[in-house]
Amino acid sequence: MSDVPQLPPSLLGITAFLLSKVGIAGRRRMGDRLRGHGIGLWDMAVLAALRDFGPASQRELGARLGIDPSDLVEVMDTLVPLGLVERERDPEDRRRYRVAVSPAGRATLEAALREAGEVRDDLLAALDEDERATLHALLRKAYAGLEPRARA
Amino acid sequence: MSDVPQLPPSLLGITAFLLSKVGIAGRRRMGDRLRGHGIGLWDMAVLAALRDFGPASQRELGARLGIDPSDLVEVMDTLVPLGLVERERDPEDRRRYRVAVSPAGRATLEAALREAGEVRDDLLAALDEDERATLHALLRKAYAGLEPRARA
DNA sequence: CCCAATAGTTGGTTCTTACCAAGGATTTCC
DNA sequence: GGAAATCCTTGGTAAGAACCAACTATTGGG
Repeated sequence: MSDVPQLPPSLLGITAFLLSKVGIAGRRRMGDRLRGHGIGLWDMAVLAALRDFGPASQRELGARLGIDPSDLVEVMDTLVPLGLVERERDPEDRRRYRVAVSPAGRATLEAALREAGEVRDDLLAALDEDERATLHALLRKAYAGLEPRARA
Repeated sequence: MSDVPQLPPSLLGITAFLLSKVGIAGRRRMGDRLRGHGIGLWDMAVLAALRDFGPASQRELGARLGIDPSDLVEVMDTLVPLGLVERERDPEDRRRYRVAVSPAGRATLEAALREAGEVRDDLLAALDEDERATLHALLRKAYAGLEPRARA
């Protein structure tokens, strides 16, 4: 029957354990869905950053999202050929690129955000609307308090 | 100043994103603390399973916790030399081991659970007692609804 | 003009997690 | 008693993320 894990109550009493478990499940599902759009999680993050904050250099993107500049290269190698971003040399400083979301990129981001909504509904199937909202608010609050020293 | 990431609002609106971020931070902190006790996350899980459910074979442990039997080997290679578990051949079936927590193992588990409490306090520093309890209850509910198909 | 700093790229390492295949020892089934 | 199954172990593989050093090109300061 149950080749489903029967986890020890001791562990289920640990908030960090539950957070990690549910978080990993969510991340995995999100990654699976984005794969259907030909992009990854980082690609989505970059599209979101460009839409929310406007065009930026790769350096700015990296600093903003906490990605190493060298790792951003492969993100661009995904987004540019797909036409999801437009990348051109900054005329004022030809060392940098000026990266901007394209209309296609916006559409893909919209689709990705819809996927995220479905992942949430799936992940939190056991919770009703109010509970989901409460959970989100609490996570947001906790994360906000965490961020300043997040990388310690 | 801020080399701290300034994340796009679009992403902060995604519950799965927050779950993943906070979950990873918690997992990382927990791992760091356990390292001080000479064990890892899986080792703690095994100690918890043995204490909560009693002695078991490695196969049972693996099925229970969702670890591949081959990966359990190195867990035992950690726990046995530290004297945290007692492992002896099952007299009734000498293929299997009979693994049990030792008194030292119980003590280490207690310490690990205390660390988990401190990690929670750290991770959820922005939340008050009630909010932490609510968050935990919601996560537990969500995870319970998730588990049946968790590995799909 | 030369030197230092910056933007991006290349190529590599390390770590973690999760698998899978095969083999030795032991038991169970027929 | 022999074949098949079970338990553990060994020794891989593969994917993912994070990180770092060194290189090219471009820019700006002195």
